[in-house]
Amino acid sequence: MDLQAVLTEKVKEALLQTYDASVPSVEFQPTRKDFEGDVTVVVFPMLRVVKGNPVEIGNRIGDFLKEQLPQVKDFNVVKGFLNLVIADGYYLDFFNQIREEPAFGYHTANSKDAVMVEYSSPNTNKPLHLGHIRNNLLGYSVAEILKAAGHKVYKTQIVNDRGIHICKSMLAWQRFGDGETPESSGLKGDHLVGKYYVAFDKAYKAEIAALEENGTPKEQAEKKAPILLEAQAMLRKWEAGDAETVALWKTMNGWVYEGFNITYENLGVDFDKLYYESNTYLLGKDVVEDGLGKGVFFKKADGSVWIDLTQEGLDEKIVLRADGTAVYMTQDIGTAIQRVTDFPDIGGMVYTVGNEQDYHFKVLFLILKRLGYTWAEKLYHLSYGMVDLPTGKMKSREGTVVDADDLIQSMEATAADISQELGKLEGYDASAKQELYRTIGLGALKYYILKVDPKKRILFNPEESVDFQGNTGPFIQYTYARIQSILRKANIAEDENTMAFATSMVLHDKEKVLLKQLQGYPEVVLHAAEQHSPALIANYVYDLVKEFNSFYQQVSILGENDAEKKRFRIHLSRKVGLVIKSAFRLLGITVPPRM
RNA sequence: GGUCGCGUAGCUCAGCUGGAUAGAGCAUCUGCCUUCUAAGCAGACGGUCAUAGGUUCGAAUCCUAUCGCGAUCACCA
Repeated sequence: MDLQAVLTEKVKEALLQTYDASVPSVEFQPTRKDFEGDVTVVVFPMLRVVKGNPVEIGNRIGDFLKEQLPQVKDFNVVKGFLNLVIADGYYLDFFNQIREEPAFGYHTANSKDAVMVEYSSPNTNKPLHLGHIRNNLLGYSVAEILKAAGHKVYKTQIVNDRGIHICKSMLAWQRFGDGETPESSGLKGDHLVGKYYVAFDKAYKAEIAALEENGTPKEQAEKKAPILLEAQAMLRKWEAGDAETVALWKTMNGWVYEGFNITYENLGVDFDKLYYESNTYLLGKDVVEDGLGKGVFFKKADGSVWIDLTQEGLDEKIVLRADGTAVYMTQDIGTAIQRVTDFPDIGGMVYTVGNEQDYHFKVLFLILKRLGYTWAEKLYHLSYGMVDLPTGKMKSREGTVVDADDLIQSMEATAADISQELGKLEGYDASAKQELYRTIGLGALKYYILKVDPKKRILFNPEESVDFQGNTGPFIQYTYARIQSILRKANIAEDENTMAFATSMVLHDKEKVLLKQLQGYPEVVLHAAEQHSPALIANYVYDLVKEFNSFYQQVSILGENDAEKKRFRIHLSRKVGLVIKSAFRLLGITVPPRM
């Protein structure tokens, strides 16, 4: 039985017997390093129902616990803090328990609602950049954490494959492309299309400048530039289903998808189902009509349809234009409903979208609630901060973005440089080396981004991101590789009986700390799932790894005469290795067998 | 201007539902490689937790106000 539950029970009993007082709950915390003990009971809150001085109360409870519970070996009281020393036997029991759990750290209980997690959702006119990387890593990890917490998960994205921005690339390609294809140019498809998006912007700016020179005011010039008018005409043709335009659109989007797939594969993310805006942008209109009948929405004199959210402290928001065409919101309402129709077991959805859309999602969720969908209560906007560069904000049209493919490649190159310099990979063949550089480089990138709280903005310094010391992915990977090395050399079979000797052991302080941390791991995962926070897992595993390193550096297992103690430690490292592996799996980071 | 988010060491960040002397890494300095991977370990230095009030046994954490930074307030997506 859970120690905390037992202690709670007994503390309550102690208060009842000695003071005739009852408390609703008991507060625990891990004992700080500077004091003796493992678990601390905080006495202060009890003062509300028990009269007396906290030290005395603490001593009375301590006496009672020591007498009644074999797990409590000793205690001391400092001010209002009752520090309990837990008997080694308790830790050894726990260790025995996880020793028999070959998959400790993986949680596969399958009993909860399905959750759909949306992430990435790119535009098809340019390649993915650093912002998408944060989005993808967050979305993917949250999906994995939710799976670990027992949910079925559908990973999805909504591909923004239509609109004026796509037409801009198409038009520029028609005009300047000279029939260039990914094959003919050797360019990745998304980069090729992105190149023409930039080309459009360049031509557009040139036309504006020319118009301005002829005396047209800037604002008018921006609206009247011929190339822009042509792009708008193209959009109308596309919406009308013009065969030639649609064919070009399909070809160029096809190139982009091929490029995206490579990037996704490199990042290690995937999707179960894709939604395309070209299919969904008309959805939602019927729902709005329906809601109009039910009085959820109202119609203005010009025929446009709105929702009044002033009661919730928000504004009125348009959901359908006067001409009956859909807006962004209309589409999102429709898409949400479509998804639940497609996957009826969905009980909630997570939208991984930047925090500049906080307001949009607040409104969207409110609308769906007002429409009366039960699942609308369980919608979550996984909102994250921008990724800034030391040079300022990223702007794709100004070419100040960090391209996703470039970044992945440069992380690999840095990993290669450092590894070669350290000479850790002698005797590896070229392809094995390449694979390791990739594992390490990507691990560095992923961990760097995931370890910070999603809602905070990240200042992405390319030089610092490839740091390999301290709280970084490679540091944790390195520890894992060392654990594997210890296990290889120790050559101990998993099924060997450790406990026969372990019960007679006295635990080293560092061993206790490690066991305590291992004990908390499943709770951290569940907590992270509730908070949608990969950062929680990342930082926790870092603490565990740091503790492990200190443990093994100071206690040489080969120097021990006691062979049984040595085996205990080897089993302990196996479990730490398992936790690192499972935590990394949740974060989407691969762990190297060796380095 | 309204709304939302952020502000913790020189830098990058932790700090869970309020708890003991606010923690890591980088940088700077000191030790530690003939013993399992030194991408490591041990230690030193470094703080008015933006500011001012409030709530209480107790506040980085909760509340209010102020300042600073950012986002948003489109019949764009």
